[in-house]
Amino acid sequence: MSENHNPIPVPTLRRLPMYLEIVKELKESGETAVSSTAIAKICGLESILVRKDIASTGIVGQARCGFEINQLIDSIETFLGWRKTNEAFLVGAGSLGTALLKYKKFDEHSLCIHAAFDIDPAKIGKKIAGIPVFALKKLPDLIKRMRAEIGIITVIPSEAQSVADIMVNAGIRALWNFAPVVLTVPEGVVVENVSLSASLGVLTSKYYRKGENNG
Amino acid sequence: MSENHNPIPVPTLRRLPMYLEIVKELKESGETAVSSTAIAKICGLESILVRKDIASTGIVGQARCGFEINQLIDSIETFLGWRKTNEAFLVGAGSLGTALLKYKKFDEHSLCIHAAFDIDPAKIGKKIAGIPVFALKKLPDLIKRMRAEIGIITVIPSEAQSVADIMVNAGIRALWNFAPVVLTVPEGVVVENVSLSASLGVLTSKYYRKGENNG
DNA sequence: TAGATTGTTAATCGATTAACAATC
DNA sequence: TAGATTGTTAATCGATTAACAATC
Repeated sequence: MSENHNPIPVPTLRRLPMYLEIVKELKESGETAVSSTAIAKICGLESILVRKDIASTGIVGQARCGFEINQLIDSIETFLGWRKTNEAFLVGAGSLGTALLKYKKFDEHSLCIHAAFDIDPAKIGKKIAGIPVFALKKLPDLIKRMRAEIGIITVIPSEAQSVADIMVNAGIRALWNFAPVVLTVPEGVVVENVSLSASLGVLTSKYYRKGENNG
Repeated sequence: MSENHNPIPVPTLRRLPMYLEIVKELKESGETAVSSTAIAKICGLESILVRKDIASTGIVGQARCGFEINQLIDSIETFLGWRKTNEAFLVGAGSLGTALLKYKKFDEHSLCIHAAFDIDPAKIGKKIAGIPVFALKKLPDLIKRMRAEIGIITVIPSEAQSVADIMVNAGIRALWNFAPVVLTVPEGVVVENVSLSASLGVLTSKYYRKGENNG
């Protein structure tokens, strides 16, 4: 209850998984402590920024030594909510959905995709990466029965909102949306969008503007 | 040469594709003009922000009417570099790579993936979504011959840096990196990272912190 | 001890928002 | 004309960076 209630900047939340990746790697190579200076060097950031970010997870370091590595891993993972299992359902077993179902890295993040849903009869009843694919109409019932918390949306744009509605109505409070659509959800539901277009736009516009600055 | 040389904020670059999506949709439904107010409403942003973002593409609107819809589409697309064909190569034909090869939406963005590369003999020589998969060792030669501009990296983390090196040495100046690795590249090479971990971290941490603010 | 590093407080920088005149 | 909307200039807000005392 004496928790830090300051709102954490989203940029901080986005950087923490990168630090975690680096710190885990350092642990693998036998390190037992790590400083923000060292992390900053590896990811090309200012050490003070890394220190601030790490501080927001609540961990306390040791002057001169930095952070005890196991403790730091634990602190970041706990802060991100990656120490408990995050039960998820995925809707849209197309190529992107399939890629996510096969993505091994999620296990590390305690994201456990229990089931996938689709409307394609050719997919229903099969398994992808060991995960069963059900008919979309079974979604509400199964969300309630299996108490899924996170909904992953990988359907075509025109279906995204209605899938979101079904999930929210069935009690899901966190949506990971890969469809290029602005979802409307009631207050209290967290939505995180992954936009490939946004990312590609940054890449191509920077690429074409690059020359201008030199000339 | 009288171009606007102000550095464009990355958040602006990330929002422009969303506006484009919305505006194209409005065009489909028969609209001929659109105001920043209307766009703002659809994506849940302040209209002044939308107006500023749009202004940075260089288009001039009409007081009272907003922006002519075809002109706006053209302006955003040109600004993002989506009006010329962006020739790309993809390395790593795993599940994520395959999903990207199959992703139709890229055609709209003039991203044309000409070839994929992998080290798996079972994949080499085959086609995925009509795109040929070559042996990785052919990469440098083909980049030069086909003058690819964008390199898409969907390999495992431990391979990402060496693939980036090969691409950069062969002349590629834009990398779209999906591996959870901080790439080191020479000055003048644009790197855009897509980090699923970063996105998931935002989702889960917000989800678990949600309750705290209410309690 | 000396020096690297933490954590805190203040300064800077950049993005968003507000205010408002111009205009169609 | 009246009023909605643009585009510009100024104010605010929030994230990053700097400065520095505390500490192991």
